[in-house]
Amino acid sequence: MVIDPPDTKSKILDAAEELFMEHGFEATSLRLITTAAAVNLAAANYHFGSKEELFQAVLTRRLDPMNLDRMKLLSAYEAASSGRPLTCEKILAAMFIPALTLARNHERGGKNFLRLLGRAYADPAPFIREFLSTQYREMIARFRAAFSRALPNIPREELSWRLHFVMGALSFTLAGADMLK
Amino acid sequence: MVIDPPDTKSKILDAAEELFMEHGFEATSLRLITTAAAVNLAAANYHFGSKEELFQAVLTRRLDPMNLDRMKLLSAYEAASSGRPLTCEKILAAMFIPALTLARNHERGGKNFLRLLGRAYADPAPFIREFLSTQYREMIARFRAAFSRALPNIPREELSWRLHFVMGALSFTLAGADMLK
DNA sequence: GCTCAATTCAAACGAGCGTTTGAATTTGGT
DNA sequence: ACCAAATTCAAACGCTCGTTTGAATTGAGC
Repeated sequence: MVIDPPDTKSKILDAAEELFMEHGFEATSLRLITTAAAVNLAAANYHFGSKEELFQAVLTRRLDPMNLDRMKLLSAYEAASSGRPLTCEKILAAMFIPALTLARNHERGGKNFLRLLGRAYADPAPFIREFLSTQYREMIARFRAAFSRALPNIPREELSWRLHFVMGALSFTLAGADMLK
Repeated sequence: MVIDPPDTKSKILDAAEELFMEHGFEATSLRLITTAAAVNLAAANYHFGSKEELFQAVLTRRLDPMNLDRMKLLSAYEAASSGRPLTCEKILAAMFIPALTLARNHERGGKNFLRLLGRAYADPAPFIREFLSTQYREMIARFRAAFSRALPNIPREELSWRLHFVMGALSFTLAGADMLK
């Protein structure tokens, strides 16, 4: 069994994921990342273009598969429900299970990534919010529609507010509320 | 009726509150703050010592009265319950009402401050987390004890977890989940 | 073994940062 | 009106940042 050594690009992504998670986007310098990855400083800009694009690459690497799993799971539940609206539990399960699976599967720091994602939700940087917004648009639309079918009596606004609340709580929990200890 | 013009210290605090709220701690420079406040750059260090101390001053100005209100309200509820444990609703009310009162009372940007507070919860900067931790220690202890009396059957760990969850959701909601729009 | 593109590297650039300095200015007590 | 303390101010300091540059090195295809 041959293990080829990780290439520069992956080494940067791994180090960036850990450091962005620990210190946030602004407080993490490219010098810190490239030093931790044991690569040259310029390699970050060479492979990713800019610090912002590197951050997006870190998120995309794990977020794309997870959101795909969520939507596939939701589709599977809907296909198995023979036309009847899903229960809220099933919809929430389709949201949480892929996230928890990623958290458990820490063959390469999946848990750390979820903490990073939780922090990214709360980051004020405009480019992060725009990126997450477009990254999630399709998935959010799917789940909002599912909830709307499951709870036809709840007004749209109330539904949005509850969805905010759930995702906020999930996000904060994922980010690890060390503070309260 | 005489309105004395706001002094330098208050002008800095007001501008810092708004800008920290909008861009976060790291991304907000003292030059941005002092320019918005129309005061000299050095005034920030003269009056507050450092950028970190300025940030803490911004939080303390509103956080201290709010947490005092929370504890006084909890004491009032407990005094009125004639020795019986409070209901969860009453305890949660003692947590939320002072926060919502601050949000409504926007004689000077109370709403903005709560968004700032929500962001501070999620900020990775160690000095922020330590500051909030000590700032909240007494209040958290009081409320945890109240919950423990209200729900004696729930194990301590489970109780902590639920408290995390509630505060996380509140925090995220306060921070304004613009992203999902 | 040569070639040419891809990658790595050391070095530097310009800009913005928090903070300090020391002189000018304002303020309040006598 | 005077003096001393408090405050404001323009300027600079040292540092770190993200990014760029151009040469050195590597590696695959012919």
